[in-house]
Amino acid sequence: MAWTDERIDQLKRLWGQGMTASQIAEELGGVSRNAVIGKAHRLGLEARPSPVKGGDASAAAAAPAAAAPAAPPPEKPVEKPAPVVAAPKPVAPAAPAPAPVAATPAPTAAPQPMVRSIGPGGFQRQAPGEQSAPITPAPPRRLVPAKPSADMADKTGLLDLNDRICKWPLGHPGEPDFHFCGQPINPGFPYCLSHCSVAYQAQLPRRDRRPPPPLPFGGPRVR
DNA sequence: CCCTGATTCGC
DNA sequence: GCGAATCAGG
Repeated sequence: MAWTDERIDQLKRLWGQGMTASQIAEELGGVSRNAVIGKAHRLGLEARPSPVKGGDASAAAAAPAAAAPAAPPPEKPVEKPAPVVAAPKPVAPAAPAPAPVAATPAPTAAPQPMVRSIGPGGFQRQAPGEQSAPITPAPPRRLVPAKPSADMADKTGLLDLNDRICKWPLGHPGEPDFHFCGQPINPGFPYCLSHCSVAYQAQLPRRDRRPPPPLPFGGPRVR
C-alpha cells in the first residue's frame, strides 16, 4: 500500500484526533500499526503520550550508545515546549437523560426512538431536537414516606397512578414533594397533553432540519 | 497476556 | 521512504 496524499491526509487527521496507531491502521487498511507510527514520525506528527516516554534513560541509552558511541553530541539547543496535551479519546456520553417513569406500561402508540448516527471513532451525533442540556441525575436522597405531610395530600403519589392520569414525574424520587402530574392523559399516551408535547417531539420536515455540524474527521468514509 | 508509542535498521 | 522487529511502560 502506498502513502497517497489522501491517505497521508487521513493519517494526519486521525492522529490529530487522538486515534491510536492501531485504530488508524485499521481505518486506513493495508498498513500495520508500525507503518502508521513510522509514517507519523516521518511526517513529524510526534508528541503523543507514550508509555515509554517517561524520563527513563535505559530506553534511550541502549540504542544510541551503539549507534553513536564516538560522537558525544554537544548540548542540544532549547527543546521545543513539548506540549504534554493529552488528546482525549472520543467517548460516547454515558448518562442518558432519565426517561420519565411509567409505572404502568404505555398502552399504545409507543413513541418512535430518536434516530442517531454514529460517526467514525464512536462519536454519537446529536439529533435535531435533542439539543437540551442533559439532566443531571439527582444525588442520593433520604427516603421519606409517600405522604408524610398535609401539603402532599393533594399531590399525585406513586400509589395514585392509574391508566387515566398523567404519569409525568415532578421533582426527583425520594424528595419530600416528589409526585406525578396527575392531569387527565392525552388518550393513547401515558402523559397529559402538555407533557406529551415535552416527551414527544415531532420530526421536523427534512428541509427544516439543521444540518449536522461539520465533523472534525471529515465525515464518514465510504468503504 | 493485552495494549500503547518509540526507535532502529535492513531494504 | 518504508515498515518489521524490537523495546519498554501501562
